[in-house]
Amino acid sequence: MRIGELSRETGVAVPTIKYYVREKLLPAGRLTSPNQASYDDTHVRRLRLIRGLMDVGGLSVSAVREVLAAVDSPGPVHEVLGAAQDAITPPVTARPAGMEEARRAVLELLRRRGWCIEPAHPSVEAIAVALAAFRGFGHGEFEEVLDAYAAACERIAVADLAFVGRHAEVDGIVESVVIGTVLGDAVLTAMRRLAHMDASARRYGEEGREAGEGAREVSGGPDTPS
Amino acid sequence: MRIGELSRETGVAVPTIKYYVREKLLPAGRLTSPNQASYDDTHVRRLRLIRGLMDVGGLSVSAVREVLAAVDSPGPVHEVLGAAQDAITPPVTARPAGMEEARRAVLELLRRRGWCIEPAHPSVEAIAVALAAFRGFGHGEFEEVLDAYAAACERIAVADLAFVGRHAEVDGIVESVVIGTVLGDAVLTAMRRLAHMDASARRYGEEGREAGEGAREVSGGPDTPS
DNA sequence: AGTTATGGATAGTGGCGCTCTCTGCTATCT
DNA sequence: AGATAGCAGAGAGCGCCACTATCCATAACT
Repeated sequence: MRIGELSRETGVAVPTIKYYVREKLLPAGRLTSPNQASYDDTHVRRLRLIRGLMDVGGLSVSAVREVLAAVDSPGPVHEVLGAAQDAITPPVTARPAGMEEARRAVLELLRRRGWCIEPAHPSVEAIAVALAAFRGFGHGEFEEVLDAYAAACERIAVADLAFVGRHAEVDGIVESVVIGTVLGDAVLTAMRRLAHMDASARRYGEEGREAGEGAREVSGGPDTPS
Repeated sequence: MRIGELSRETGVAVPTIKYYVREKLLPAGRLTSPNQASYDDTHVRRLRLIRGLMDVGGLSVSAVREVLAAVDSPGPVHEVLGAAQDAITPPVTARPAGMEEARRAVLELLRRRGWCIEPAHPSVEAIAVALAAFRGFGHGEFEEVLDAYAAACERIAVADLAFVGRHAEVDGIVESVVIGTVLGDAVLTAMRRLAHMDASARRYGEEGREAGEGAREVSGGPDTPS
């Protein structure tokens, strides 16, 4: 297919496709003549992946470039995944006070839960930054809920891994995990919002009506564990 | 205190503070003379909140402005929280195919779990967009893990609510929830990364070393039938 | 007295994600 | 054969954003 068709197929404007090719997000088409190139469905897939990462995951062009480089690189699956995650995760810029203590709390959590993580992992730092920032508000210690978050993440990770194991062909595993990570982030944060709204509606939304039924259904609700 | 001290206290450059005042993120100091103003710890708090939202939460200046407007506005707690969440949540731009079906799946999930959410909530749309985008990759249906995510979010919401209930004074509830939402997002996504890395290390990381203790604690090794 | 800090304002910076334009060509329709 | 449309490649430009730099007159400290 030619570039116009690729554009129609994916909803991405032609100049934008050219831009992505220039920026090394998308491989160039196969030249059939000095000014004709043909594209196939690998380009369609790649383009959809790019737009998914950018639009849903909010990644920048350069972050997408890194992710794709990791996806395409050969190597041990575990290391490729690590590289992809590093590319997905935006670098931490904030430098709040009290980082050492926060970092210690995170490492302690990892030890407590038996997670096998290298201590210098960027996400460890990210959590520590958030913890340290939180402390600057005097709204209590976030550490109190860390275990709940960790337990939730364990269940999520199990579901994610089972899902990937169910569906990914071997050569598509990394791409599958990347998509799942980025889109899963979006789903997870949005769903947390909904859970908050539901809880808030039950807790604070009764100001006109009587506070009654359902007010404590939250903690006992219809659990359907994986 | 004067602006220089405020700057030193918070680590925000003086011109940046002025910029925030111009942009209505921060109230101006109380003028003690035509070119002298004094700031107090409400400014320190507010400034830290701004930087937390921007640096850790990745919010834009205009989003922060909206959040702060919601935080400051009087009204029923539940509505204020809704406004704050709308401000926190970046608008969805992508328009993938298959939205109707995805939206139906989300609403079905809400019904199934008994969540009390208005169907037009932005986060519902956000989840639907992610679902629809996911389908464009042929990596299986994300709906399979939605329930696991929802169950995890219920637990998280319970922990969050309990935390807020434990610590927030009445007039600071909204601020507390906003901080918890934004920083909690950061913590949650980072922790999900760690859980993934842990699971991936157990599942794929044994390629050079012998598969030893812990290697089959996650899902039982390379079976995972489709 | 002199250095430094301040409020207020305007203009400028660098990065980002496109988008537009241009040139020279080719493919296809009539 | 001529007209029309599309394409490749490359560069310039645009609009937004979060700051940042500079300027000025005044006030504060030492």
